[in-house]
Amino acid sequence: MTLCIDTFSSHSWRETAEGHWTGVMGGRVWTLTQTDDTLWYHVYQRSDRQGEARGRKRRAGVPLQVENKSKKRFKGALKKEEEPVAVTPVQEEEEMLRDYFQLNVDMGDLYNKWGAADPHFQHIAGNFTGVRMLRQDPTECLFSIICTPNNKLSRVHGMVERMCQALGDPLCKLDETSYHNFPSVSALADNSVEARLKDLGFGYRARFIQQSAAKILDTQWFEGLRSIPYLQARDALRALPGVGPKVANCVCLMSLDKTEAVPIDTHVWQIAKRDYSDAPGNGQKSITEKLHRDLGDFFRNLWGSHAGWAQAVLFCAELQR
DNA sequence: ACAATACCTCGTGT
DNA sequence: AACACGAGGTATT
Repeated sequence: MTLCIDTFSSHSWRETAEGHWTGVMGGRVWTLTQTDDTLWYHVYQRSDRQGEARGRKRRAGVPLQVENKSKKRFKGALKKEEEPVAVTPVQEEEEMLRDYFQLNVDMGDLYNKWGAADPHFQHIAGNFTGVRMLRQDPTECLFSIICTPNNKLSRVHGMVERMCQALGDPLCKLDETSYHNFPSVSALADNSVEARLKDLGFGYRARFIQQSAAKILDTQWFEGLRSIPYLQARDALRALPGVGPKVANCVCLMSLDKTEAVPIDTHVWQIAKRDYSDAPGNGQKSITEKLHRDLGDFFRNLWGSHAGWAQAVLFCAELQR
C-alpha cells in the first residue's frame, strides 16, 4: 500500500522521499506516509526564534521517522473514537487528516455501487479501492485550478509554488526548502498582485487571479459555498473571471463537498467517446457548455450521487494502464 | 447554441 | 540553434 497524492489534485504536496509526502495543510507543514491501513504523519513545529522547524535537525533529505508512534498512530476509518472532552493536539491533528482525506466515507460501498451500475467501471477500476477524493481548502483549490486551463501541469506546479513563496505567510524551512501557507484572498486581491504574478510567469492568468480575489472579497459569498446546493455553488463560481464550467466543477468537487460535480476536460471527453457510446456529444467537435452539462448529467445518472468521485477514480485507473 | 480564435509561458520535438 | 507546437479551457466575437 503506497501513499500517492496526485499532482493535479493538490499542488502543495511533493514526494520528498519514497512514499513520504511533504506539504502544507491547514496552516501546518506535514510529512505523511502509509503502511497498510495506517497513515503515519509528522507535523513540523515553528521555532520560536528563527522560524525554522525543529524537524530541520533531523537528517537532511531522508525519510522522516515519525516519533512517538504510539501517540501519533493514526487509524483510518476503521474504528470510531469516543468524543473527547478536551481536544489534545494529537486528536486535533488526527481530525484534520480525517477531514482532509475524508476517511469517514466508506469507499467500499461506493465502489460496489459504481461497479454494479457500470460494467466498464467494474472492469477498469474495480480494484482501485484505495483512491479517494481530497477535501481541499476552497481558496487554495480555486486559485490553483484557475492556473490549469491551456497549461501544463508541471508549469502550474511551479507557478503555485512561486505564488505561495511570494504572497503566503512562511511556516517553516526544511532542508533549504521554505514552506509557506497558501496566500489569503485579501493578499491576492491587492492591486499590485497582477504585476507581481506576471513577474512570476503567470501570463494572462495573473489578472484572473487578482480580479477573482477582489470579487470574492467584495461580495462575501465565497465562504458559504460549502453549505449551498451544487448548482448554486457552480453558478456562483462561474461569475468569477477565469472560471468556466471545468474550473467551477473542479472546485465544487475537490473543495466544496459537491460529490456529484463532474468536471469534463479533454481527457475525460476522450474516455467518454471511446468507452461510453451512448453518452451525449459523440458528434460534437469540442466541449461546449451544454455538452459539459449533458455529459455531467449522463454520468450522474449512471453513477449516482458521488459521480464526481467515480469519474476521478476511473481517470486515475486509466492513467495506470 | 455552436464554431472560430487568441491567449502567457516554456518543455519538448524537429 | 532556431522555431513551431501545444498543454487536464476561457473569454470574446
